[in-house]
Amino acid sequence: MTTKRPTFDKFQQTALQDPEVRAEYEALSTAFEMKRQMIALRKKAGVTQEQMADFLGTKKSNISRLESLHSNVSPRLATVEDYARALGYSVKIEFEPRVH
Amino acid sequence: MTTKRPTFDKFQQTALQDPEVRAEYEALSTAFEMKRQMIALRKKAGVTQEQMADFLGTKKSNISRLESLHSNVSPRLATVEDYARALGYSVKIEFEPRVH
DNA sequence: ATTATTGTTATCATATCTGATAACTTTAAT
DNA sequence: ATTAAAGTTATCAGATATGATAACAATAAT
Repeated sequence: MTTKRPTFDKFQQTALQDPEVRAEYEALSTAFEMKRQMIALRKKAGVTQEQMADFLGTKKSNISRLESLHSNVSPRLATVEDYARALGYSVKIEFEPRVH
Repeated sequence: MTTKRPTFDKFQQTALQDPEVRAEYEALSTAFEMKRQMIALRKKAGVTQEQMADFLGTKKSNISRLESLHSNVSPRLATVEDYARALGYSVKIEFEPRVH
């Protein structure tokens, strides 16, 4: 015990009781996770955003936006697929039961 | 052997040599598979397109379009997530190496 | 067979994504 | 410290998805 203020974990847990907050959180988390993977795959392949852009026929700024974790942009499925294919991957979408 | 014409499998295999055809095919197949799952989950839950639409604050025609296998519309990730959440699922996106 | 339910398709308006450009920041190399 | 390379952010135009409405088609219920 080092403080009487609520811990972040506690706060988070409480906030997640709110359905709206929770939905937002989940949506962000899947997008976050996806983007993390995308970035990881690109770096693993030793490819820069600009090389990626060239390959996909676009500009590096657009790749940056697509990968941006803070962006509120929800990309089209086709965009994610194009990105993945450029790196030699295909996309699989799975639906898993939510832990209410 | 019942025919001398190329079989569909053969034709398909040949056509898939073409990178453009292949890319299109793969994009369609992941979208197809995703939509198939979505429809299956909705029906499993005993929910109609109209009920789904009501829940998501939209119209049944839009749900039909979203589920349509023939549609060339590539939905936003957020749209798929909203749909999944309405049925109690979350979306997971995976990248798997392509068997070139 | 008729009717009600469910799903489909087309169209238009609106919302949002994507492409391009430019200026900027961060990081890496020398 | 300077420079180059890589990544970021803002903006605007163009492309595409989504919402709403209406008319229709297919299926299920009676």
